[in-house]
Amino acid sequence: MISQKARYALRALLYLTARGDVAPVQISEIAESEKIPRKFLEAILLELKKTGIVRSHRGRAGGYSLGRPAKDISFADVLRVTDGPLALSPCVSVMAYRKCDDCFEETVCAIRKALLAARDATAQILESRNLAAAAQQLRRSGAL
Amino acid sequence: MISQKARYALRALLYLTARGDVAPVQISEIAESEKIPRKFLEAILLELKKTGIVRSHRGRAGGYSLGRPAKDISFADVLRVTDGPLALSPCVSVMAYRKCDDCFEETVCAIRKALLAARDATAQILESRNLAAAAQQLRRSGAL
DNA sequence: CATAATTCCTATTGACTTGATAGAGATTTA
DNA sequence: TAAATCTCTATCAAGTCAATAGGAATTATG
Repeated sequence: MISQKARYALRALLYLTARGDVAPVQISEIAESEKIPRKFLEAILLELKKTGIVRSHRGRAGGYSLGRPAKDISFADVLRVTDGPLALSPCVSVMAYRKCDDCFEETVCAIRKALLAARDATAQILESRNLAAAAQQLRRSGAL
Repeated sequence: MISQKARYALRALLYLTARGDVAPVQISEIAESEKIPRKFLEAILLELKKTGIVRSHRGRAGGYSLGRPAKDISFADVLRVTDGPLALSPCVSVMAYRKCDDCFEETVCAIRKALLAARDATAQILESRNLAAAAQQLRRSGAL
């Protein structure tokens, strides 16, 4: 399951995407519109900023905007920031590989083989879904 | 990421599969062979039993055996017991559906659409991998 | 029938994670 | 200079995870 943080992050980013790229949007606006606890959202956006997914402008009339075109921000990108690797095991993570603590021989591990296939399938989907496409969908459904 | 519990469960089940179906195998034997904390394994096997994945025989010369043919026990079956639903969100879980707490309209939710596709991809893989095939792989690699 | 070997059950523990909040600091614009 | 905003660090309660403990119930066997 994805975390609450991930949900908030995705909703906030979809909000930014829908708003378009005119001017930075303030945390409070996003928080109120999307019903996200303000201080929590603050922390989330800060993390997203560190990885370049959003950009910030400080001071009066400051706020957040997307760090790159919405079509270049995938669901995988976001989930990796909020929830860590997509993989079901460190030993099959592409972005954050690590040997399993008690693994005797990785190349033969039958569990690993299954988890690797699962990771590839999930990554393939989540990397292909981006904010632009998601916002487009919403627009078509009349939800925006 | 899957839990340690899931790893132990899969390893224990693979051990049972490899041992064949001659007689019930005792917890202590599995624990020692697979280096799994005994008491923890006890609890895990008990859970697996409740769902029929393993069967137990109590008393002297008791122990555990697979609850059905190894080819009919998928990785998905096991992970659902130890780690809960495969889905990344309750609203896309097939085995344990539940509405998201703050969901306004499920049919339009862009997040849901992506998570649903991800679930289907993962489930397709994990339901297709079973203990018999995994044990077979190990045998071919000379690990058994 | 008594005993030893085993699974079954409930409770507890410490470490860590999650979701959320508080408050002061730094920066920018008007 | 003041107001509005992001930035940072610290803290908290509740929950989850991994592991352990101890005894109750069950069964094969001498």
